[in-house]
Amino acid sequence: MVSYNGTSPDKLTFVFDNVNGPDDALTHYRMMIESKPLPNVLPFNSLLSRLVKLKQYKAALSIFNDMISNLGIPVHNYTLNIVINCYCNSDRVDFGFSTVGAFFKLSYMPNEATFSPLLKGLFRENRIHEAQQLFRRIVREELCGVNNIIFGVVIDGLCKAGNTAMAIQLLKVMEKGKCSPDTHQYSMVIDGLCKDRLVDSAVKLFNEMPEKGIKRTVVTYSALIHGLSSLSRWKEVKALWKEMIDCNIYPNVITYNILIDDLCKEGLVDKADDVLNIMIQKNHVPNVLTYSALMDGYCLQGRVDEARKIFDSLPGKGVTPSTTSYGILIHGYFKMMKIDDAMDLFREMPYKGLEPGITTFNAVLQGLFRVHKCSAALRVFKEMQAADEKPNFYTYCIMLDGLCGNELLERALSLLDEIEKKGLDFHIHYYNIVMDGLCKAQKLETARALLADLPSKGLEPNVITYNTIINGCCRKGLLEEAKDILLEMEQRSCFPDRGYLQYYFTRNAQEW
DNA sequence: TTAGGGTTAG
Repeated sequence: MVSYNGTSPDKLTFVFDNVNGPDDALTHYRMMIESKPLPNVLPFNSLLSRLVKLKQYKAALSIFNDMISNLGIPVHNYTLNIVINCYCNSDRVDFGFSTVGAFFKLSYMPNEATFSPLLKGLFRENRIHEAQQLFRRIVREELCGVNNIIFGVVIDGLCKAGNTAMAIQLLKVMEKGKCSPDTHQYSMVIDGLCKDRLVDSAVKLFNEMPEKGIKRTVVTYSALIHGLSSLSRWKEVKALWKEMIDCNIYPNVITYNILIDDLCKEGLVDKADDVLNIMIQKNHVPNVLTYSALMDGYCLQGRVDEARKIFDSLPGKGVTPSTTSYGILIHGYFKMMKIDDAMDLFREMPYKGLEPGITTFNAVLQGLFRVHKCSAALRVFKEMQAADEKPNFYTYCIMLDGLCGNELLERALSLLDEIEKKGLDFHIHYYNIVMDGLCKAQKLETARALLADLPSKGLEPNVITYNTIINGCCRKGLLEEAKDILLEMEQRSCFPDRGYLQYYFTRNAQEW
């Protein structure tokens, strides 16, 4: 069972490296609680830590619950920190916060290792404001020290939430204080800035690194290269690539994948293929992401047969196609109206142990509606829900658009009703799609009624809503009404919101 | 014995 690290059992330094899963852990736990005298807290903590390392948070929590229900089994502050970490990693931050109370009951004080998982968990659950508030409280009320790890968690969370400005401020706070930022934190912020398309600010920060004695690594370079190449700033990419190698920092598989992917997205798939060959010459092993990027590049060019060739060659290369590889090819086939090929692949996925995922379902639904196979699309929509795959914003847009575009307006209206009843993710754009469908079908009355109903649903018409109705009126020759709506729209100075722009961008990017 | 760490896909 438990192996001692060393020869002296009284040191009680247990090693659980051989524990490979929850069952193993439970066996060890049972033996520990049956042994007399009961071991001290260390092996219990080690066992729970091992489960955390294996990402078996549920198993760790169920052992912990057993520990507290059995009198005599020791629980210390380290144990509680492990438990909080488990909750936070299973999207149950609130249970994590409840556990903090146990510290005081047991006369312990929470420390940095208590608060950093809580902060990380709040960011993970997208509770950005609460995370920021907690961080401020930690600093102001000195709930614990603020070390490099806490700063790192907050900077990472802020960057991922798109608040790079505040992340940069924190870097500055760190520079003035005791714990200086390191290469990880700089790389996080550079990556965050690039993702926000603020590449010039990223370059500025990147240039500051050597002056401050902070090393750049392949990760720093990769993040910046991605930022530049996604904006087609190829000259700078080339210069940066050369500079990186001159500094004896060598691109890894991820760096090559980034370059290949961005070249493909630019339509330069043959150049991307050259990069693949260079990568292989340099003894880097391309992986499923490399090949998926290339497949996508070929599909974007309408060269779906070449994408298929790559897909078919994967097993021979020891690479297993992923859900995404399938999704790319399915989408490519639909785009070229090769419906049977697309559906064959879609049906093959479960046999390969792959679940389609929401994006693939969306591609299939979109493709089927496009070729007017509405009953097949409705069947897939049902299958999707049966597979417990929750429709997202795009799914509903595709469904509503597909139903309206195929003269199934009644069905679109009842789906709108269903979405509304679910109460989640309710968006003005769903109405815009249906109103557009109604206007095109000369059912202006029903469209007007939907428009009039919007305030009661807590929705505000946006510029698209107005444009749709104006178009509908013009189509019917009701120019005066169109003019009135235009005036109302101008008075309210409404603009497209971010959600719509995102949708619109995706729709056009996919040549919907 | 507890907390983190960064770069790639549809």
